Amino acid sequence: MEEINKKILLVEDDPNFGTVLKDYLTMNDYDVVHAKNGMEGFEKFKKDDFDLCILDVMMPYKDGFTLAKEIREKNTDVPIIFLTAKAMKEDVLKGYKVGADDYLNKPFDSEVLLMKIKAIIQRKSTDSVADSKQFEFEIGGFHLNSKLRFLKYKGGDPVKLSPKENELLRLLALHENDLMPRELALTKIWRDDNYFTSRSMDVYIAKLRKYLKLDPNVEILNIHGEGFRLVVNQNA
Amino acid sequence: MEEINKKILLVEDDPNFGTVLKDYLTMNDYDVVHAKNGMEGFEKFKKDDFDLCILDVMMPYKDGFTLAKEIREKNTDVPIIFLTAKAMKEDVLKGYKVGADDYLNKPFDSEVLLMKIKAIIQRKSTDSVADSKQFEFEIGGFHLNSKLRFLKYKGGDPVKLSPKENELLRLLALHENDLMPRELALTKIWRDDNYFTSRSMDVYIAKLRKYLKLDPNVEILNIHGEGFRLVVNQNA
DNA sequence: ATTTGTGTTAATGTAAGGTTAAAAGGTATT
DNA sequence: AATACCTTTTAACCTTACATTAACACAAAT
Repeated sequence: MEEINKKILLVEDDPNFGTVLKDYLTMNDYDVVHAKNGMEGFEKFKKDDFDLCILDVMMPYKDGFTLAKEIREKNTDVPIIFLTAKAMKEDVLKGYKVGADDYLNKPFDSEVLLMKIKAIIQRKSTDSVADSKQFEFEIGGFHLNSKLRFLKYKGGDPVKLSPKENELLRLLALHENDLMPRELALTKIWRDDNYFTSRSMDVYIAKLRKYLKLDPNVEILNIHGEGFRLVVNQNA
Repeated sequence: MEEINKKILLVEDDPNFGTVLKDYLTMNDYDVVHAKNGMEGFEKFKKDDFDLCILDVMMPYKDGFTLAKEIREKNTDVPIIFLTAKAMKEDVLKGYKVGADDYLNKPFDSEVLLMKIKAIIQRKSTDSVADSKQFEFEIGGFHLNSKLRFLKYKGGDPVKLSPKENELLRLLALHENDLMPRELALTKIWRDDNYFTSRSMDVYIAKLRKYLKLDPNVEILNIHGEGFRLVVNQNA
């Protein structure tokens, strides 16, 4: 089971320092996107969802505060940490006004930064994100709860699904009665497309078929060389 | 509509500094309770509900960290700010481990403190809306009082819960019938997520299961790699 | 007919979770 | 300061859950 790392946007113009910091954070299991200036930072921010932004204050063209304001317009919740060389009071105040979550003066201790990151992300993680993802499906007589990973047939006992079984069935359900290309599942679930992952997928198809046998109107068909089709027979 | 001021617990042993700070905060529309040492601080904390605690680290008899730990046992959510003269790295790290929300080195600028207070209180009031104040639960035939830390089954004798047992069961109850992610409990209750805290959590799950055995309709299920589910069987 | 793709079952290795006991830490009591 | 008590962590050991790989059979395509 793969864990999803927290995503950090790091905007820092000093290439040396930026790279070192990025590597350090990456080593500590964060997914870091590094932008070299404010402009680039905002572009990257719009393109992805981040759990935290770390902004250098002094940057050419667009300073950290301005960037923070733009970010705040798009998203009122992302935590923001400012990095700065000067410890000027006005700057600190300005930072908090923009909605900073923390403030660090360079040079700072990297372990301290790490603790702050942890503390801040932890604080935020309360909400547990009501993802707009689709987690529940009716498949013939079955009910699939993809969040809790179980499959229930009519009034029967729910069967637990393994992560891979669950993801695969979910993908099939999303394409109900339609083609679910092999390649889609391989890239989405296995994140790799080769002989072995492909064979592995076949094994999971077999497992799913076993579960779905309970309802004679539900079946997984193969389309040779293309993929699979989750078919639900509508009639009697 | 009358506005209610935010309540701050200030624990600071230096009488001059403490008084000045208290007055300054009061001028800025906070209700401040000033305790002169850790002992007194804890007493006052128990007697009231605070929106924020500001603790001096170096105090006779009971230092700020120790006090913070005690406060955390009673309440996992109150924001805590540490004040300290020394900027020693270990201290800062220790502070974050106890669940500090911020850290200020003396001498600090009072306006900066004010901004931090604002930022922190605002943060708290936005995220922990629903789950912060809920302390009593009906779980099948059980009644959990999370404030007084006991669990009662029907007419039986209440069982005392330890702080960790209590917090864990409360988290599960808040997510009744739904997934309570492992990670959530580890970061919220243990404030750390590693092999040992994870093992420790399993031990507590076992303890809770033992308590809950009294009601056959209540159980804690595991979702491999995801977390736990407190399930209450509704039917007969 | 031969290659390539699919179906299925079983074997293996690893990771996660369950259980219990002992150790460590802390508090209050004597 | 010695104790007894309670809570939490650490440790050891065991079981279960998963994913991959292997093996072999069969089907479809050319």
